[in-house]
Amino acid sequence: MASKLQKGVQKTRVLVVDDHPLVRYALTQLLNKTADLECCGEAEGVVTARAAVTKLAPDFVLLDLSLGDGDGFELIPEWKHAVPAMKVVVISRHDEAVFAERSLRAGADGFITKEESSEEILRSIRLVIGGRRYVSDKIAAQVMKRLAESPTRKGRDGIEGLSDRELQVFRMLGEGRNNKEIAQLLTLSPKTVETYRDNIKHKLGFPDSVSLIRHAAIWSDRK
Amino acid sequence: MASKLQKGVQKTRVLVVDDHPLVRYALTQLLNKTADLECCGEAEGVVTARAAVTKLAPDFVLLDLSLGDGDGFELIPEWKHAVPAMKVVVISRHDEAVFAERSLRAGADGFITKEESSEEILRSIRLVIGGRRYVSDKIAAQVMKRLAESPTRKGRDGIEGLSDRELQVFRMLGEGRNNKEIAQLLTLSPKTVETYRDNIKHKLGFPDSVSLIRHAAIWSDRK
DNA sequence: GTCCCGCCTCAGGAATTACCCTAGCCTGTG
DNA sequence: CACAGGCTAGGGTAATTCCTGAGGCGGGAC
Repeated sequence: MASKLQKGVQKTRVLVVDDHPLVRYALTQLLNKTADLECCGEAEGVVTARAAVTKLAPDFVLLDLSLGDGDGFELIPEWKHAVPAMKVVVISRHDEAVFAERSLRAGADGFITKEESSEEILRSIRLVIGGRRYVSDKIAAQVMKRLAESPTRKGRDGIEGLSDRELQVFRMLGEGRNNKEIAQLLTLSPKTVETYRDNIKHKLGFPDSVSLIRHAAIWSDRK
Repeated sequence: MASKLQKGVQKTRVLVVDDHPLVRYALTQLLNKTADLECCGEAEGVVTARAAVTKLAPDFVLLDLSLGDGDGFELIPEWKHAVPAMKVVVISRHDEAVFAERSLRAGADGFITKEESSEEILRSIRLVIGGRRYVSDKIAAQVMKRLAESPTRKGRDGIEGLSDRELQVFRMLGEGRNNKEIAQLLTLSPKTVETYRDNIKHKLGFPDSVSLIRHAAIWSDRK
């Protein structure tokens, strides 16, 4: 099956990081069907992803944000510092501009949602390999709209007013984790997590933690 | 490549229903790689799924619960009534026993989460084709735990197993009301509402009230 | 440089709630 | 009638929430 062309061409080696086996399978299949890309490894969590990058030294990482043992966000700055040549594209379940903004600010080279078609996903990868940044039209429109609406204030009200840490806690709350669990996962004192909850509640205007949990759940549950 | 065996064997025709293109892609690939299964069509929502079943008459449906234009739950009784021979396995993003119980009670032949491996997904499909029911070990353990904790209760599990008052409280919790509010609205003591919350928690198998609130919220958000 | 502000991190203590157990009353049912 | 199950509620302890404060740190403002 091997042709001379394929022999000569160096494929871009892509690491797939996602906590869903099914999604990893899909992405791996997708990549290995192309002539210019190949999946060089998979990881399902923060720890394994970190190890895989140092061991495999991929050219490219497809990174999901919601990982079982932590948050994909934290990996981006690490990698951008340690291996700046490696491209990182975030592939998220959420079509929220907030995630895109944060990902790009953290140093990601692209942001795409799982709602996009396979072709669009491949297109985004190739764009980024070519040195450009990728953000899907839908997300870009949302970002633009928000910027147009609040040109002066950076944070404003809403989810985007939360700090990085606060957003992290907010998401974990939405996933059903309690203070103690979150504290363990983030290696923090439960008291600190409590403070974040308070901050979030006040920033988002929730009267009590019931409605905080409720909104966090709904927010994290929708796609 | 075609062998005599493959020629003679009728593949099981599977309809894939999921709102994520990537997941549909993965499942389709997975199915079409096997010798005994094939994907005969895809649907991304309730309306298209309904149409696909009548048009394609599949032997089998892989059904996601969270669809863009509605709730996968509603499709199961419809199909079980109209085409009882067709097998339905729910493939859910949630690893919660509640969803499994609801699905099975609605008539599904199996329940599996997207966290499971591809092999396990195929195994579940084949088990169901063979006439058995499938529930992943993790979910089964949760269900068993609940049954062990309350062995006296009769067969009605899940949300349907709640009494009227309990369901009322459950819904109000999902609407973001706290104990005090609910007590006032129902003209009850907050202590009574607390009792209902405990009952609901135990009946549905939630470990703490955070996850109770969370599920109530997601539930009411779906409706 | 210095000041200020927001973020990250934690603690103490009072108030509140969760959690578990018990229990009376009512209703339908075998 | 006895019994199961639902409706109602209280008591007591453990846990969590809520409020206040506070130190260190980094980035703009002046």
